[in-house]
Amino acid sequence: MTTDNKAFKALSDPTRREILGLLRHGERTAGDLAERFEMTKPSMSHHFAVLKNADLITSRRDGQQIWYGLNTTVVQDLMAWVMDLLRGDGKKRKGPPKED
Amino acid sequence: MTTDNKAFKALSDPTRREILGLLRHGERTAGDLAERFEMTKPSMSHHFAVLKNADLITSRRDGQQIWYGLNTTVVQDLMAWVMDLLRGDGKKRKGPPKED
DNA sequence: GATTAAGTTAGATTACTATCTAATTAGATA
DNA sequence: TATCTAATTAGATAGTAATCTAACTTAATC
Repeated sequence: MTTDNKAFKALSDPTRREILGLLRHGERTAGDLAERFEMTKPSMSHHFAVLKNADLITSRRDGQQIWYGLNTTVVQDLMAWVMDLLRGDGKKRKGPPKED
Repeated sequence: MTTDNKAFKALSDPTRREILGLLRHGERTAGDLAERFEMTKPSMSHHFAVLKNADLITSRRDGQQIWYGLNTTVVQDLMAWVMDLLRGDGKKRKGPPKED
């Protein structure tokens, strides 16, 4: 499984989840994102860095601005992990499984 | 959206994610789960409490033992959240959306 | 080339969290 | 009822993380 601990750590902060939500529809600049939160720019920059490090977002510089975008590949890995939880083995029971 | 911050916080710890993985196939007792990790029982008990508080697991007492199980309802909410990220609006573009 | 604008990096502070040992609760059993 | 087992609760400690201000970097513009 490619689903890394960093991704889950990154998702554990509500600000960062909100950032990802804003990136659903396409790229946005750091400044555009930052001004939507009641937080200093350095704090926002920190959150971008965490998301980037977890590979949840992409970034590219265009002149003075930096555009951030959603990395759907890693988000898909996350979804696979969650789906796996729900799949089970089709033999749910009360009581302990034989082995694991 | 019913997806609570507590659930994401709970998922941010690898031990807790592993616990959820062990519950995929059915209920297990606290002791059975605990002995699979190189960690003291109180530490494991703490993790159970966090998962319970996030509503990710159910629990019931049976004599001396406590059986824990996966709460698939909340896991489904999580999956909905992740899927929503991927859905976007079908109009991805380079550059800023009009508004949000 | 000095200044302004967009963003990040550095360093400090405060709050939270994972883990441990020791003590406690709850149930089963001799 | 004394004791053994399963599990949690209490309290302490050490590491991590979110946020701020101040300082720096990179690019555009006058």
